Amino acid sequence: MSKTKTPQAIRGTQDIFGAQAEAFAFVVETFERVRKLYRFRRVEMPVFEKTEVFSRAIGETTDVVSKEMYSFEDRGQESLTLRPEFTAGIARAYLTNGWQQHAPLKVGTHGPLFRYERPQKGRYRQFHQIDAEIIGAAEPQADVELLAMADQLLKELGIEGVTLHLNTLGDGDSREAWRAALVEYFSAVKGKLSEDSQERLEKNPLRILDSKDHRDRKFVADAPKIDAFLSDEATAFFDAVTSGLDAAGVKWMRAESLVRGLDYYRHTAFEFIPDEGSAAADALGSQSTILGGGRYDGLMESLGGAPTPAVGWAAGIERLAMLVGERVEAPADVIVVVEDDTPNAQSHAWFVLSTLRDEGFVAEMVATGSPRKRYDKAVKRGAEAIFKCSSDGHGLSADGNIDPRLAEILDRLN
RNA sequence: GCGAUCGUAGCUCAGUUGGUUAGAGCGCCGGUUUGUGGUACCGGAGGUCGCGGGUUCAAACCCCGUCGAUCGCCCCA
Repeated sequence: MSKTKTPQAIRGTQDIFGAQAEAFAFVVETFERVRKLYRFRRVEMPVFEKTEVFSRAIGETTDVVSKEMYSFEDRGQESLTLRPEFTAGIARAYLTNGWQQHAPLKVGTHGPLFRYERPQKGRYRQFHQIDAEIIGAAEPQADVELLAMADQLLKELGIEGVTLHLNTLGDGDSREAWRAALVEYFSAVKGKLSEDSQERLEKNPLRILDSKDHRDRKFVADAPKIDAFLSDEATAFFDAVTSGLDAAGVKWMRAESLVRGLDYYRHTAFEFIPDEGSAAADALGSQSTILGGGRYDGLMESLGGAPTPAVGWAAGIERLAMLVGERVEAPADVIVVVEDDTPNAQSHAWFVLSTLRDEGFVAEMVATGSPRKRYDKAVKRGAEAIFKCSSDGHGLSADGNIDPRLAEILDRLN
């Protein structure tokens, strides 16, 4: 007999089961409920797109595009990519399907995303996000609506110790002026910065601001602030967002050094981050952002569309599930035990089961293994009631208070 | 891409300074006990000690490589 080797799962993928899978499902179900509460419409998106959808939308020089995409050529020699995020694909769909007619369009979706990264706590190569976008809305009210939804979602999930960190990157011009000032400021002290930040100075100077290296920290404190570069419009926009959040009862804090990694962000940028020392921070490790997003007014043009304002966010389902903790799988209402292997007992069990299930009760059968141990097996599964079937009859065994409607049905079957 | 730690039954782990047929608990399967019950006892299945090389008379244990996991950095959700 030749022994066949079992193939291993692909690095960074996970097989989620049991209590963890329940937590995952709870996150998705809660999102779906809240999505409808805010009247975001459901969209289903392809898992892969032409590579250019992402390279143009996200930016060639970003880490995501330059080294983290799962790209491949299909049989027609076309370069395709497994989606590393939702936003670019949704933007493409908005343009190619004429969804402009629905603007302002509120949509939500969830599913798997793929990024070739080194796996660690809260970070996987195939991971899952929930996502919400408002496309074709230039008003700050859209930002408020979107953030109120995110805030409510976290509350409904029962997640505590997480705060909305909010910043503005200003409009395109403000952002460029600020960026130039930062480059000038950090270039003057380049030699004293960390190696990483010296590199960031070339590629992504905004990122220096949230460097964890203490060598960078002391310079970050005195770095030029975005506020000094904001146009009047940009300032007014941000004020409208913050006062809207206050009115909606969404708690937030200003995070002047919060920036987003992807090129397309403008104006509002935000992340929900666990408070230091909280249980949530503990559970997440260093991958601490659970929900992040912002306004991406420039994105549609990069895909060849008309200028279209939009805001959105995405949240990692795995990370949310870690904060939700394990959720128990619901026990059965009734377990039907077949106490001997006679056709009589077996067929009565099927009758009882189908009756219960037709009535909407959760029911399961125990009919294998040693007959004498079947009852114990049923007891261990922790059902509300146990129903026994044997050749010499059948009967109910329940302790105390069971659902009256269930009791009535069981009585009838008894 | 860089660094650290780790990898023994389905699960959690033990395995003494390298020394004969690799162990426990839980779980699973079966039997006995009990007999209206999640008890106790007995037995069984299940491991080429992640994989591949090397050192040695001898390797789960030492060395190298590789794959994977975990935790950081980077990046991000």
